[in-house]
Order: sequence, then C-alpha cells, then structure tokens
Amino acid sequence: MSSDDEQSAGPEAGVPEQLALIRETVRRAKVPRAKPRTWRGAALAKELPVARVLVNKGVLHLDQYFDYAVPEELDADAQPGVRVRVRFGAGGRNVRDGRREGGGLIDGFLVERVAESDYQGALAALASVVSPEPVLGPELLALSRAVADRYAGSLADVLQLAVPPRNGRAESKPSPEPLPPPLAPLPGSWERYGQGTAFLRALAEGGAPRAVWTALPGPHWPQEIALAVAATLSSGRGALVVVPDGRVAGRVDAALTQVLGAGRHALLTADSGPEKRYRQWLAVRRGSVRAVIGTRAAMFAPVADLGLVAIWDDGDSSHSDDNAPFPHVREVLELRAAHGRCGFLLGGTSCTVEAAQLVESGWALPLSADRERLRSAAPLIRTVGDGELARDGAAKAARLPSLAWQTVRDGLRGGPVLVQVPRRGYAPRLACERCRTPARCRHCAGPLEAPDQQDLDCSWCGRAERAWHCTACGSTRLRAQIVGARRTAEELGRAFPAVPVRTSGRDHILDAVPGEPALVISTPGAEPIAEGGYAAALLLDGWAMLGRPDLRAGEDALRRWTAAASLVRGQDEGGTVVIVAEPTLRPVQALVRWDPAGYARRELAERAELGFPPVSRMASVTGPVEALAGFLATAGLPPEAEVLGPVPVPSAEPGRPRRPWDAPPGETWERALIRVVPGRGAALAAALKGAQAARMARGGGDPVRIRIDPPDIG
DNA sequence: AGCACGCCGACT
DNA sequence: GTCGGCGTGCTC
Repeated sequence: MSSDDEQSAGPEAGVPEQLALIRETVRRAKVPRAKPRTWRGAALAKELPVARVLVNKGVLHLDQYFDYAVPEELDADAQPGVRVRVRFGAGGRNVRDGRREGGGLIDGFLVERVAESDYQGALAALASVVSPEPVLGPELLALSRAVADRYAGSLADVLQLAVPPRNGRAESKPSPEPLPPPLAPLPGSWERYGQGTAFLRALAEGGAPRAVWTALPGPHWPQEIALAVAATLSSGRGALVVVPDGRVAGRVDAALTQVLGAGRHALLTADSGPEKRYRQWLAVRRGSVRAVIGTRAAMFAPVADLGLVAIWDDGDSSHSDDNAPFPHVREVLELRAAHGRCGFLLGGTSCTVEAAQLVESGWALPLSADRERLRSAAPLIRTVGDGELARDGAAKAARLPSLAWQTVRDGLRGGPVLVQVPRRGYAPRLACERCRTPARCRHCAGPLEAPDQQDLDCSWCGRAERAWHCTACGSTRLRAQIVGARRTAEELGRAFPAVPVRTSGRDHILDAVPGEPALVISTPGAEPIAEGGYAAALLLDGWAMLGRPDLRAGEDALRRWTAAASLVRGQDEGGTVVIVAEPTLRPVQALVRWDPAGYARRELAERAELGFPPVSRMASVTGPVEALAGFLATAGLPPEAEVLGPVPVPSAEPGRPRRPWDAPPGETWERALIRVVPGRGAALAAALKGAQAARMARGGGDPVRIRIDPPDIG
C-alpha cells in the first residue's frame, strides 16, 4: 500500500529509552521536523495540516494532545474548538501490511491547527469532524485547564462538565441577533448597602470590583443581582450568575426579565432538557446572549468578555459538583474573575468561612448594610431551649414549648406562619433524652442508630444494642428521631384546626404561598416565599441541625436559619422568629444578633488556629491499603506537606446513597489527608496529579482517588 | 484502559 | 518445531 507506512519512523518496540533519547536529541538539535505523513498518503490540507486533538478518553495517563493529519476534505470544518472523531488505540501500530486501520473511533476536541508535528511517526488522519460548531474556545480551554490543575484532575474530566453534549437539532438552528447593551440601571435597593451604589457604578464603568455581600433579609436580592448584571451589560461586557437550584434560578430569571426585558439573558438549568439547554448554551457561546443565570454547570458558561461572575448562597452543597474532579462553583468563579477585568460578587443571607476568608485576605470587600437597616429588615429572633416543655395542653400535643405556641398563634392572626423541620433521617445521632449525650456503641464507641425505629444498631461495627442506657446520666430513654414534616403538619393541623396547613419538602416543593393565614411546614431549603412575607416562623429541632459530626454543622445550621428567617417580615411589621435550640450555642447567638459574617470570621480564626481548611489546603487520597501506601511513598509531596493518617474508611453503608469517594462494598480502604499551608495548594495539586499520572502510566496496581477540598472531613 | 508485541515453557 | 502464558509499553 502506501510507502509511507514502510518508512514509518514510529517507535521500535523494545528500545523506548533509546527512542526517547533520540527524540530529545532530534528536538534539541532543531532538526527540521517531519512533515506530516498519513498512513494512506491521503491528500492533506494545504495550510496548517496538523490538528492537535484532546482525545476524550476519561482517565487517560496524562493530559496531552495527540497530533492528527487534516485531510483536504475536512480542511474547512476542522477549525480549532470543533468536536472531532479520531482513531485511537494500539491496534493502529500494526503498520506492516498497511491493511489494519486499528484502534476504535473516539471523540475528541480539536484544540489547535499547526504546521508541523513534534511526533516522529506517521500521523493518522482525522476520521471526521462531528460538527463545524467551535464549542471549545481558547478561554474555555484555559479555564478548564486551570480547573483541572486546581483539583488535580484531568482536562478531559473537566471538559465533560464544561461542554454540554451535542444536540444536532439545537446546533442547526441559528441563534437570535444580539441586542445592544442596555443603559446603566439606577441603583434601586442597592442604596441600602454602604458600598452598594459604588459597586454598581464600578461595574457600569467597566471596573472589576470584588465583593462578599451579606444580603439583607427580605425579597429584594434577586432584583439586586439583576441590577448588578444590568450594570455589567451596560459596560458592554457579559455577566454570569450561578445559584444553587432551579427554583432560585427561576426567581433571578424573573428579576432579570423585569430589569433587562426579554432576550438579553439565558437560563441554564438542568431541568430545561438537553436540547433546550444546549440551544441556550450555544446562544451564549455564539455571543447572541451576554448574560447567564444558571445552576452549577453554568459556572463554565462560555460568556465572552466577562465583566461579572456572581454566586448566590455559596454554602449550599449543590455548588459542589459531584463528578470528578469535584470543582466548586465559588472556586471556579474565583478562577474566572482572576483572568481579565472581571468583577466578583458572592452573596447570601449568611456567610461561609471561605467567604470570610476572601474578605480577610483582602481579595474581596465586604458589602453589607448598617446595623440600623438590618434591625428593621430582620424579624425579631427569640430562642427557647429545647428542653422547655409546654404547659398548655394543645401545645404539648404538638410537642411545642409555650413561647413557640404563642408565636404561632399570634402570627396566624396576621398572615402565614412558616415552620422549618429538618428532614427525616437528617439527625445523624441518637442522644439521651435527658442530658443529650450522644448514644454510642459500648464496644467501639460508634454512633447508634435505629434503622427501623425499634432496635438499636451501631453504624460502625453493626453490633446490636439491646439494653442501652446513658453513660452520663443513666437514663434509658433516647431522644425520638426527627419527626418528619408530614407528622409535624398533622399535629399542628390538629392544634390549629381552623387554619389550612401546607407542606413543602423534597418530593413536593412549593414555590410560593399567598398572604393569608396558613401553616406552612417545610424542610430546610424548600421554604416557599410568602406573599408579603411570613408573619412568623418557627425553627424546630435545632439540636439536630447542630448535632452533625461535621466541621460545617454550625455554619450550615445558621445558613438554613437565616434563609428561612429572611422570608419573615421585618420586626417593624411585627415579624417574629422562634428558634427551638440552646440559646448559649454560638450559631444560635449569631442568629439572634443576625451576624452571620461575624460568626464566619470567628470560625475562620479557629480554623486558622487548628490548621483546618480553608486556611490550609487539604486533599484526601483514598484507596486500597497497599495502593494508598505505594502512592504516598512515591508521590513526591512538597516537603512541608503534612500527611494525616491513613485511617480506615468505612465502605459504603447499605441504605445510605453511595458517594463517589466511598469504598466499594466489601473492600477495605484507607484514607489519608494531606495538608499544606496556604499558598502551597497548587504545588500539592500538581504533586498529586503527577503521582497519579505516573501510577497510571506504569499501570501499577489499583488507582487511588484524589480529592482536593474534601467536603466530608469532620 | 485496551491491545499488540515478545520472550519463556508444554504440547501435537 | 509451534501455541500461548502474561509482562511491558504505546496509543498521534
């Protein structure tokens, strides 16, 4: 067949080192590189006949490009950024008879067209161009690369998250004509914040302000986000807003439509379906639309000339992607803001430790209202210790302390009353009913659980406990499990028979309720908006929210409480919130003072003292015992890296949903935590990535799982 | 990851 | 002599 095949300078099996040496020498000597030859000697593109392709083969050894020859007939379509199909695989090396095409067809992205290839062998030709749509532009590629580096993951993995799957029908439709930039908006309710007007003006003037925004309670924040977007658009730049879920996205979408009119922004959420979603994404990529509101995956939206990235409620766990390499929206948007002149807005009714750190380090400025403004916008918060029981018969039936009971009764005279109840199964630990000491296994001190609400089992060692008694006070009674929203609804409904009861929870989430008196029972995060605001709210079972064995338990509880309390009228209008939780606890006090930023600052100081994230950067490495040991021994970690453990990790617990970092059932895995000081995170990620790559290339043993910023250390 | 190439021992 | 074990290394 082709003489090219016989003259192939391809790798000779058996002398790889020599070959590598030769290649090195050749390169250094600047010997003119071989012009591309294909296996069949097909006609090639006249200009830039080499395509650098990122092969989409998941966890391949290394992130590297492979060169392919561009056949003449694909020349026009094979532009940088398009999806291509190529032959890839060892079979392709069987060149002797020239008959084997070898390798299977796999997908890839054409990254770049160049004149010559570094590769010494004969190039295979691109098999086809999937579509001429250039979906992977240079900016998105650079961002994906940065994210892969930040999370010690592969570029291919990140691209899977960043570029939506192709849909032919969506691609064939033209995107609408872009509208001209709008005029700069008036500051509106941003005037309520000290630096609010200045922030908006900076965006409108093409600046790149960075702010951590503690939003006032009440219904104005979607509009405030929309105004920030409008200000950015008015400067001729694009804007991107990421929120935790579709419901919130819908609210901001509505506000954007109100502020910008139709056609200037795209809504990018999972629940719009693949075709519509891809159409929206294409409209953004093609520059038809310059503003994006969306959920997690929208963090990669290819908005051109970004002037603002914004995240709402960064403490919500859905901002953390659950696919490798598990990037977090806040971190990705930070990376985006760091490139070019791009503003950054992180907002919420509460404050995460990470957000506090952005302020503490001076990277972002705080954007908040003064105490006076806050006092009138926020409801009055009252606490009642959860041991305090009602005297009133009806209150007792509903298991409510009397203050809570009165608040509900009074509130119902003036409007709807919200009752926040943790989800059933949310309480991770059983505790003594009298003294709240956690119930632990007498053999291994693991937490006890009551899977069928009858018998007690240890969730670590599985042993049954038949005769539990509290080791602290001797009581034999355990705290009842969290009562689900449904049962709470039934009981409250009986206690207030004249009032309608609505529930909102996981399977059935209400978006809004009217302003008439009603009891609205909701799990955290599912609270409907009330027209005119709730007259009162009751936050139940605070002990359960705080009892989780998690570094974030306090921060998370406070976040859920402020979110619910923000839906209640300000105390000017008589809005009241009663929280049933120990008033001496710090998160409870932070709620009473409405000072989430102060709480986060204090947490941050404590984390700094203890060397916990985010003040240090942590990575977890998980895998079978020998694999993990081997990995750690050869990883070449930065000298100051501190390895904690390894300790055994429980395999996936039956019944609980399996998380990506759980060991497969029946296998014994271990986990090591690796900690470095701030500023060495990139070096740590690079070392881990390098070690993993070396491991894969050697094909040695089981792979280990690497996770930067593991969410479950506790 | 696949998959071929290659260098060793037991079979028609 | 040849078939096939899996150990090594490459895939443009």
